[in-house]
Amino acid sequence: MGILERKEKQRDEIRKMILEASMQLFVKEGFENVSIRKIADLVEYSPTTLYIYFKDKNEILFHLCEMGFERMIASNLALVQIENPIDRLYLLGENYINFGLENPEYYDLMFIQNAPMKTIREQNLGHWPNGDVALETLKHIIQECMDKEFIPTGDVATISMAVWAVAHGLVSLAIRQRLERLVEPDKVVQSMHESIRWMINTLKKA
Amino acid sequence: MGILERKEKQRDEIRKMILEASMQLFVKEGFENVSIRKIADLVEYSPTTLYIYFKDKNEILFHLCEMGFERMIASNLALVQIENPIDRLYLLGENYINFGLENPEYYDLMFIQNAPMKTIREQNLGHWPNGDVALETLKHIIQECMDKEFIPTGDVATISMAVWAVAHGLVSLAIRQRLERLVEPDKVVQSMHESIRWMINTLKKA
DNA sequence: CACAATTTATTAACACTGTTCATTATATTT
DNA sequence: AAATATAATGAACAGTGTTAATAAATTGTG
Repeated sequence: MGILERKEKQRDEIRKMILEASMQLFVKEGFENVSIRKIADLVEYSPTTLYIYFKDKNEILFHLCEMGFERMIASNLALVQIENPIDRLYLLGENYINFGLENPEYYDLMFIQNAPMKTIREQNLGHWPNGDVALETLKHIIQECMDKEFIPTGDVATISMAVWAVAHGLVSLAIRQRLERLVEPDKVVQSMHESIRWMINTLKKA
Repeated sequence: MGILERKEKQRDEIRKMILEASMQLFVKEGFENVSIRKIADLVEYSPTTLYIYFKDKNEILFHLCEMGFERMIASNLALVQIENPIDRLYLLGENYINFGLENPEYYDLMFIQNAPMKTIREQNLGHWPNGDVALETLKHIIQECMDKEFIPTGDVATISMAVWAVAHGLVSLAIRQRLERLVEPDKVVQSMHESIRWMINTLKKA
């Protein structure tokens, strides 16, 4: 079946080409300005051709979302070198905030938009490939903190949820220009980092 | 100037009519399905006529957003009867989560969408009428908690930010179907309430 | 009252959007 | 070489926000 294999490979390469064009548009013109027609222009295909390679726009956005998670996971590579799980948690928080502020378009897709979740449900993948990996990282660190008795024992998922909520709350309010209503614009980033540190600090003491 | 006054009143009534039709569509068909043409159909005007009463769609959404805040503020009326500011903070948190889960469309507009903020900037109102009121409520409670030494003294804005971040993080992740990835779907709401209570608890002890 | 000026409302159109269907071109298999 | 899949496309549908030009209604003035 050498031919079928080659065809499959070709198909994947075109899919990749489409996704890379989408990403290019996406980071340059922003999420809202990515349209099927613009992507098609860039890859020099007809708009309808894209529907041969992807079910709909949501599926394209879903893959962009996954690419965002790859970036985020890559930004956390340094974590493994940190022995102390509390220190690892601090860095994870810092990284999360920095990633969100530096890649607002990706962040939007990963944690705010509905589109990617729609694809997960419609194609009932059952899981969220890279998203679940990222969450696993958080849960693992929290678990280790408990095991080593650096934080009080409790339900890992619930504590992870609280920590994630603070980080996501800060980033999503920031990139939607809501935090400026509470803190002077030039102090927002600093306050965000203070908040997440404070959160982990109190978790440690509790 | 009796006539000008009456004209102004008439104008306001039509504006109100348009907004009420928008709200009707909005709560029934959801935020994404509100279009200028559908609103126009409902109020039996031509789509272009709406542009005489509002600058653009963002301005209409901005007013819907303000109406959302009115609902939220109304849901917090019971707060004034609570003496203890910590208990008031608990209830504020509960109410916030309940409001978000029960009015996801409004919540979206109030804290997630860009549109309303665009109007605030473009017409440089300088402030966020009802939004600022809601934030003031939170800051006031935090301040009172500090004054009565129920929580450690610190920058009111920063602490308020952290508390808001947890609440918003939970609600926004929930209505975007992200929390189900961490906690079993039927336990999500319960976990959210636990998280916010835990947050205020640790704030109290800290 | 009649005429001009202003406000209000509408029609038509522009430039987009995602998506589907019927048709054509290309490549593969018999 | 003919038949059959696969890939690609043009045209079209049904919608979006918004603007310019035009018509209708209302108000102000001689």
